[in-house]
Amino acid sequence: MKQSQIFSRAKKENVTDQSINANLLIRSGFIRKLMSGVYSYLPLGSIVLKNIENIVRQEMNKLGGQEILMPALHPKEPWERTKRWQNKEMFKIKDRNFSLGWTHEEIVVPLAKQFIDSYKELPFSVFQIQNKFRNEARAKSGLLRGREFLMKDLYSFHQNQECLDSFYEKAIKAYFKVYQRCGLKEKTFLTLASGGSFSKYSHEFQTVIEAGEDEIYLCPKCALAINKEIIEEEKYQCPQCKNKDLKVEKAAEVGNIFKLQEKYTEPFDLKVKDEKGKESFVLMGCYGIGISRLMGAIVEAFHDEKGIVWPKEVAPFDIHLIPIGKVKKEADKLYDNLQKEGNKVLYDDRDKSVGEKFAEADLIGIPLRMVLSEKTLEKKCVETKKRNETKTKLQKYKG
RNA sequence: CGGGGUAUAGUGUAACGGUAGCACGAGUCCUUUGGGAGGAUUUAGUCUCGGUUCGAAUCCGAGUACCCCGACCA
Repeated sequence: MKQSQIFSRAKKENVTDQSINANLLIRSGFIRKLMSGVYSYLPLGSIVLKNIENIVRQEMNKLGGQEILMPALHPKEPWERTKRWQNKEMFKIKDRNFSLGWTHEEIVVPLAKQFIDSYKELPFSVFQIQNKFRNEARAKSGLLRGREFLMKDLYSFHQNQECLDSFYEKAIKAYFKVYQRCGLKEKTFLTLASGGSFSKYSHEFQTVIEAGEDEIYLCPKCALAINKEIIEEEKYQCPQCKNKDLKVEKAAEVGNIFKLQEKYTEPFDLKVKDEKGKESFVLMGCYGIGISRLMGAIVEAFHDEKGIVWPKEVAPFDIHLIPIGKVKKEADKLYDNLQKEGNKVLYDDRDKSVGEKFAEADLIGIPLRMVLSEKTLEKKCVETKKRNETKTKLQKYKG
């Protein structure tokens, strides 16, 4: 992509009153704010969001999930049935008994009921990647807490507890694969959270970042964390190894998985008969990842004073090609060749000063910067520099 | 949802109740090219409604939006 053509622009000034992630993403031209907690994704931001989305999609497919897309506009009836129509987080459409989807149990269960007649059709899981709407009393922290945000929600359906339990364990592994590919593995911890009435715990995935709204109690021995609401009943010790030397960290919840059991299948009367003809409610699990929140958390985790430092798999491009001086012909050719070799390249073809180009490259945060100038051409080289390193290298130039 | 604050050009900011100014950005032209370049020229603004006043960006009231603290957040 040619930088002169991008529908967005970097800004020199700091954005006032914004979190680190929103500040950097707005300044570098990835996103723009429409209103509190609601953002537009510009070309660069849209590419990053799609990269994360695809990582999540691939891992959910490997887990056996089938992708679907449910409506974001919901009727009142199923929400009344589960007594959640009055939920404060739900946006309602005035003068119409419609609401905007903030979660989809009420939609997916009646949908599943149309196809599940027998235990033979279980287990199965479906997921979608869709914008969710939540009437947050106070949106804040940029992409970390929005009123409209992109989320992956997966729902699994099982005949018995063993089946649900084993799928749940597999989902934990799939989630860690997602965080690993987003570069967040070392900072993300499985966290015990309140499980409500159905099981002792649910699990959150918490990424340790300064901007995080949650506090977790981390057991370094087990690499397990306990959230604030649980730690008291555990008497401030690790429930696994009884270690009392827990580290308190600020963290952002980048995933949450839950055994719903028959909480939603019961009100919608979703039952199957087993081999012996005995009828029981289908058991469910639900598994969420806030994709846009993950993008914000990645920026919070990977930046320096100059800008964003994108992890490889989520970066909008592989290479930021910057020509300096009168080398347009050679740079155009290099741009084509790098792309032919399969690289995603951002080409700074703009008529800007060197300092401005470099400063913007640092702000945007593409993993590898490649400079072509008269100086490097003399040596038949290009200069390369990784965003997370300071040293530059000369590389043979293949023109 | 409770408390506090703010609202001026695309962005960031200034102006005692009395001429709305500066910087950046954007447009045009020229010069410049290894860490946010220089000159010339152009462009564009007082959140909404009401009140006080000879006169309101400025004071008062209401609304709206945004920011901060808290509560909330399967």
